[in-house]
Amino acid sequence: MNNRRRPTMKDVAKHARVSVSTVSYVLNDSGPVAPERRERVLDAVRVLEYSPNESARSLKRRSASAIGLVVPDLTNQFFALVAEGVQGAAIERGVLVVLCAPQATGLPEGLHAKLLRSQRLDGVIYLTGTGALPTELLELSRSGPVVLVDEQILGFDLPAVVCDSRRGAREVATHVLAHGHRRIVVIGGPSAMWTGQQRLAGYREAFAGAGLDPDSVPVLVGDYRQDSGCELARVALSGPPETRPTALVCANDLMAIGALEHCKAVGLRVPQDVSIVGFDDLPVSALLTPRLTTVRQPAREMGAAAANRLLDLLAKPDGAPPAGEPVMLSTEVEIRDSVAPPPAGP
Amino acid sequence: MNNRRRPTMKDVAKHARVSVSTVSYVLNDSGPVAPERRERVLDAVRVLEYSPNESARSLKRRSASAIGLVVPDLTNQFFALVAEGVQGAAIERGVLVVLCAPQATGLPEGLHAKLLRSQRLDGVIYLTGTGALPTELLELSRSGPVVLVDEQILGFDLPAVVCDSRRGAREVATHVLAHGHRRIVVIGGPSAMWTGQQRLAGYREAFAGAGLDPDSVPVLVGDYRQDSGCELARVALSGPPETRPTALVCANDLMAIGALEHCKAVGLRVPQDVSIVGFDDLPVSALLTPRLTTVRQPAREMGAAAANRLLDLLAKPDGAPPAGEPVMLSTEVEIRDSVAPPPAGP
DNA sequence: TTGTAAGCGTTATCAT
DNA sequence: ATGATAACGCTTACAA
Repeated sequence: MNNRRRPTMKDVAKHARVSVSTVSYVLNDSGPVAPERRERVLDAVRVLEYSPNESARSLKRRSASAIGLVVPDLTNQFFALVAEGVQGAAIERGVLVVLCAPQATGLPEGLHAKLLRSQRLDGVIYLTGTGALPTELLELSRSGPVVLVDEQILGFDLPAVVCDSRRGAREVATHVLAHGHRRIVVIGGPSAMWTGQQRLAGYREAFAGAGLDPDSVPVLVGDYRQDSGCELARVALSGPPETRPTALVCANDLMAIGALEHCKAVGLRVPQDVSIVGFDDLPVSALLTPRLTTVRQPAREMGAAAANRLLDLLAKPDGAPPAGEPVMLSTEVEIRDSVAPPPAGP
Repeated sequence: MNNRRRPTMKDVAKHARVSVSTVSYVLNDSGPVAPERRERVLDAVRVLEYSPNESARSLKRRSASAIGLVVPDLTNQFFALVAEGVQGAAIERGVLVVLCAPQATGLPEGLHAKLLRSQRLDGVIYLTGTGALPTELLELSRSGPVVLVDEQILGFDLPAVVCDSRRGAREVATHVLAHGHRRIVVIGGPSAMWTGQQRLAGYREAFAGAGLDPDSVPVLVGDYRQDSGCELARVALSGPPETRPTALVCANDLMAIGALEHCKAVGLRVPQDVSIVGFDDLPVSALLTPRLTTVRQPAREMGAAAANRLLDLLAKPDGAPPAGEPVMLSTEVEIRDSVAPPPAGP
């Protein structure tokens, strides 16, 4: 481990027998430099293993070249994939991604806003997950650019990257209906969340399209977590077999997994006794027994899109950045084994 | 969105009618300040929503207050948990965590070393995952402090946080033996990796303890990925039922999941026909059918310990930082449903 | 084409 | 107890 001071531009300049500005010119090619001296500089850089002090650069340019990524729970593979997408797109543009997992690690409230104001972060990508706090979000966006992923705040048009949840929801519900199910219960997401609303809307479109009165199909509101899926499945399936729903339409995979768990616990076979579908297509969903039919969201792509959206915003002349239309990516139904025709009637 | 310049210390000083040094004194309490003037400063800070420019601070103190976290694959929940642990411990000490997912996002080679040298990062926490590159690691550690997680490089004593893989391996193998299994195949991890070696050593201890010749039990070497578990299970189970192994001991959960997948594909029941155990206790492992018996690693704690180790190193007077004994956390066998006595003989 | 010098926002030394 | 002022390492007019 070297305890000798890291070389500065001055050292490089001295070594190359030029001035510091010349060094700067070649490093950013921001000025004309004679080929021969440029070579000398490059050599010196190599020899000394020089690499510019980014704090000084940041100070000068007034930008940190770093963005924050706020995710509720990395253990959720959807978020993990988004994170990978963000990181990849950001590094491509020379920007670092700072990980913030507030709920998982109990971050001090308002920390992100502070990080923005202190210019440690140029902007933030925000995944709300299970609990959106519009107030904190708004406060955040007062301090700097924020891009939402898979969420939108009514009225305040923050830039966002979403996917076509409604269509995906409609299609997966249609798939269930096509198998002949009519006694269906929806285990929905939080109604305060955009995805919760969108997916529900999609399901209802499908029901209506199949000649069902959307209002006649019960909706149990969950919080997108596995436990709530388990609990709500219990509620939904508590009646006698004749009136019990034959299919559970869950607004995300985690809740579907919880529902699966409940079914296993009480000896209900999936899909023979009850069909279940989810939403997200987590990598684990293909590993379950039965493999879960669900809706694929392009998680990595959404992350990358969000990063690019944010970095574009930052690059802009920076008048009043209008949110603009949200970037919308498309979804796709993954048909697997957790749906079968309803059990034969009595 | 404000496009007005962010306030600097000078602004605060002016507003509070004191000098900048006074402001600095109160902000870091690094000097004596009359109570009344301190109040004025604090007020000004509040009013102007001032927060110090961290780039300038970093420049001055020669430290970025940020560390890098290199993980091969966030989608692997073990890494995700470690990441959460790192982030939590770091933020507790005011340090940011920069996410680097090289394989997932194709980072330029040697980037981390450069980030260290450019002082964007004060140190790095490195998870090797499936492929350790000692050369790159060594090069990295030349540029700055590195702490390894669940890995050690022979000969070069880099600081590390590990867990007692050998004991965990011994215990889970003992559990399998206790059910009466004698025809066992090990699906091991990469022999170049520390965990690969440790876990194998643990298994062999258990075999010897049960009166088996360790050299008589076949070891198939995998790469810790699901695919290799699947493929190696195919190899291991290809013989006739009489000679086929009755238990597969897998060096991690991912490979165990692959093995499970293979068994399902060829109609082998787990655990009735073949028992399987893993290592890691990924959150998904409890969701499988059957629930996987495995060894719990305290992933979050390991992350936190690594962060603290690194930050302690950074705080030190910084002579020649000796790696010291690796921090060692303990493991625990999670007994679940994937192990049963071997099928009755003919 | 090259060099000099003035900041960028903090911290810390040194007078006062 | 307080306030000038000189770094920190870099970029960028502006001069030469």
